[in-house]
Amino acid sequence: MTATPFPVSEIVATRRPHRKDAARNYDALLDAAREAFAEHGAEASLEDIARRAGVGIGTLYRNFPTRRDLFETVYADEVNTLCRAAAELADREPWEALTAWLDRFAGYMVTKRAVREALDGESGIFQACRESMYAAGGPLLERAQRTGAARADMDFGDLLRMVAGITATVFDDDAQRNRVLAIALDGVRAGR
Amino acid sequence: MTATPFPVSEIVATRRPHRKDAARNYDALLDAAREAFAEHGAEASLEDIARRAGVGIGTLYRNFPTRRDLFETVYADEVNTLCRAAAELADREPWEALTAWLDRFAGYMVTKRAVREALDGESGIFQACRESMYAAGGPLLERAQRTGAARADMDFGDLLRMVAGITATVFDDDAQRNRVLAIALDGVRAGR
DNA sequence: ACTGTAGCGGAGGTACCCCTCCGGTTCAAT
DNA sequence: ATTGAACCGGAGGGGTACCTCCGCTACAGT
Repeated sequence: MTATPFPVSEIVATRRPHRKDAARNYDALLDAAREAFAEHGAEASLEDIARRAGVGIGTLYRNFPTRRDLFETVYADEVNTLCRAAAELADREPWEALTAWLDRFAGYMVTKRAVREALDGESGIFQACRESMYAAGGPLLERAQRTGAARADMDFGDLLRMVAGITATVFDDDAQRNRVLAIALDGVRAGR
Repeated sequence: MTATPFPVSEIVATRRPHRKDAARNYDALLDAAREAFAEHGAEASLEDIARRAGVGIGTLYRNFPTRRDLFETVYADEVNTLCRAAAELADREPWEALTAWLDRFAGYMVTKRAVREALDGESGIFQACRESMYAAGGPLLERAQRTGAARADMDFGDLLRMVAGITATVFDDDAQRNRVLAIALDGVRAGR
């Protein structure tokens, strides 16, 4: 009833350094990377990221030997947050819980599509994140389907792609994005 | 009843050269650019494009002094094709005509999002293309709305963004993409 | 306070890309 | 066939990004 109804695992055992200065640099790098990827997409300059973090390029490479390492860490971080959010929504109305979570999902994904794009399908961590996310959010859809609030002829993957695709698009303003999202979600209720 | 029910304008007076060899190079460059943009996104290497076209880099720059020139020409080309398609669908059933056109739209746009992205909002030609596209496709939606096949509380812009967003996403396979698109389109019928 | 070591920054080699410029080539009009 | 204008390719200068390497710094454990 209370607490977390389904397990929320931390996906990556992040290699955060022990020493104080090192840990500070590590965090600064992650923040800078998040920002840079959101702004410039998957091929943001690593040197620029180091610059933003106020850190030498060597430090970046020591913490994340590969561009992919950086991607994975940033991405896994986001997914962890999302999984926690799903747990907190478990006691709301089925349809409301689902849409509220999708809202969060959209918020995190708008700026993160670059990261997902770069990792899609080719990474072990990505696979783990995916499973984690499905485990966390999937029940929200199933519950809505059981109560008849959502059509039964679709799965959680369909839903996520739909929302991800729509939210990743450039709209005139947030009102239009929400309008379009609402229309598409009407399709999710419509089937039955 | 016959021919084109609404005007289909050629948007850019393309500066295709007169001389035979020059014209051949021009075409090769456009093809290579289309391909490269689809593959590598907006910042594909111009030198690579010239290489693909089997042409010196100088020739590329003579024909398209600016990366934007190349973008605009490629993009305008696509839009022209799409406008012609709309004209040809005018005598089908309203809903069927609309979805058939959106199908074409999706096909052209999946690989072209890079071009749209790079041009979005900042280009005069883009504005013209947009208008052309709306003039060509908009009536298909309005017709469907008049007959009650589509909900009235949305406009053509909403619909295009929705379809563009969904089709630009990576799916497991085409079946999933079509399934998700169908669900969203159910939302377009649902409102009323 | 001392000290060994984990961690730091950034110079610099390599690679690629952008774009200009010009000697040579090819077309088409006579 | 001739010829001059239009067009060609690619060398090369300038810039930026990637990534390695190493002399120096500052932390943490005693």
